[in-house]
Amino acid sequence: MRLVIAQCSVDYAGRLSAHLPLATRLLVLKQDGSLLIHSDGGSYKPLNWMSPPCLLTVHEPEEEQAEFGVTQVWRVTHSKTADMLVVSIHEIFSEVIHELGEEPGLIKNGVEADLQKLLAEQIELLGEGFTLVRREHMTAIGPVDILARDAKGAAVAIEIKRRGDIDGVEQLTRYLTLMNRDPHLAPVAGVFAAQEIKPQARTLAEDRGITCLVLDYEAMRGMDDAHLRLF
Amino acid sequence: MRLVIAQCSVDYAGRLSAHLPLATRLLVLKQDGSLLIHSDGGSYKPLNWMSPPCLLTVHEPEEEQAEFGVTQVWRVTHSKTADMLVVSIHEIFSEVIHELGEEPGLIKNGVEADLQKLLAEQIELLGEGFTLVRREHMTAIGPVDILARDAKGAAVAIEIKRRGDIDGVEQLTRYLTLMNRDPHLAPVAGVFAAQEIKPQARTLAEDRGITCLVLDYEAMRGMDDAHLRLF
DNA sequence: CCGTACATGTCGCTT
DNA sequence: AAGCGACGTGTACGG
Repeated sequence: MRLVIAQCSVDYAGRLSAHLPLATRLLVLKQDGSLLIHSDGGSYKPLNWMSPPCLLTVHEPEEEQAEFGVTQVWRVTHSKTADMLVVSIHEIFSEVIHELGEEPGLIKNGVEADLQKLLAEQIELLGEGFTLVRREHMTAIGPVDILARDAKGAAVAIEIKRRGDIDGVEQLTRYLTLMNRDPHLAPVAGVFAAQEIKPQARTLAEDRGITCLVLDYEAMRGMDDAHLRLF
Repeated sequence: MRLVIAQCSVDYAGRLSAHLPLATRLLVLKQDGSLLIHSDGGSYKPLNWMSPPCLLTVHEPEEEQAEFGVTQVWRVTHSKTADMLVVSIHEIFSEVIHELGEEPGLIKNGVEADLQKLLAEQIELLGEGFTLVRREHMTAIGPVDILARDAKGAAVAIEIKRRGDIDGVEQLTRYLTLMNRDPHLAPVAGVFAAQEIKPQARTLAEDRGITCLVLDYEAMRGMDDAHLRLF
């Protein structure tokens, strides 16, 4: 990894065109040739960047550029698309090169996949006598997160989100419409389950006869641990 | 801006929980207290981060941590949410501090807005005898991109996207439902126009009787140039 | 390799 | 604050 703090201007041409006027910025050049250009603020998104696979080449400035103070030009081109990033460097203030070595990678807990796994294991959270049919039940338009049956054996489709937004209700509605055309399944009830359900989403869901269920991830994980301890 | 290359492990607790095992990484500490943790690969998204507004405090390691080689602990807490990032630093290999100064900001030139303008000008792309009523036709829930009439004078609502996703079909469907309640407009046909239409979106659109139209931006722009050359 | 859904999405805008 | 749409979305997963 190579870290350069430099006064530079930047031009990008690709899916859109963009320009960064002359200023001092951080350039991060990674092992794979990718480049990030960060300012000293904002969030984690760089001002400009090039994603791998890409190639960096360093050039002498043209005469006209040199007159304006450009000392070197970095040209980063994407290997597949025609995207290109041109960094015109005026002055370099600092430069550090360091080998970072292997990155073991991030371990995550509490994403949608975890919620789905836990709810499938604890399907009784939906109500007395509920049974799991399967996770990721395929329909023509995509997989329903969980297909279950209630105490009377009627089909129930469950959509799980970390944050229950209106989009999720629309998604579940599409599945329900399709599944209710299938005489083997119909009638299919819907359950919208999330750690947090937005008021508007709840209103829409209930208007469509969809049950809302707020999931407590910590409690479910605690239950999971308790399960494990029994075995 | 402070750049630190260090051997560290990281824990995040917030909207989810995540852990980074011990390895060498780049820590970028910005003026506003925000922190990015980058590996020497991947793309512009950091392995872990904390967005502003947030606060960094540096602590001595607890005895047990010190035994495992931790020399200092960075604790970054978000000022509004309860999100927290803990960086356990073992060894610092490099450290650079530099004032970057003002960032003038990115200047973008998008191509997306052009599509609507071009299609309005070339409304005949929809079919023989089509006429433009207006762009940005207001409805109770927002503006429809283009309202037109077909050769027989029937209303046609057009939704334009660069990438035709399922969300766009939902959006157009909402407009159509509303507009078809208006006796002055009904019946209103729907056209979903985009540079690229995803198969799933096409399936849904056609299931709802919405016509799909793939737009060739280059060709339309060429046509526009031809138009201009005539005047 | 393509298509789909998720994301600590982020960002900018309007209500 | 919440809703909504766009993003050079990126990214992982499954066909």
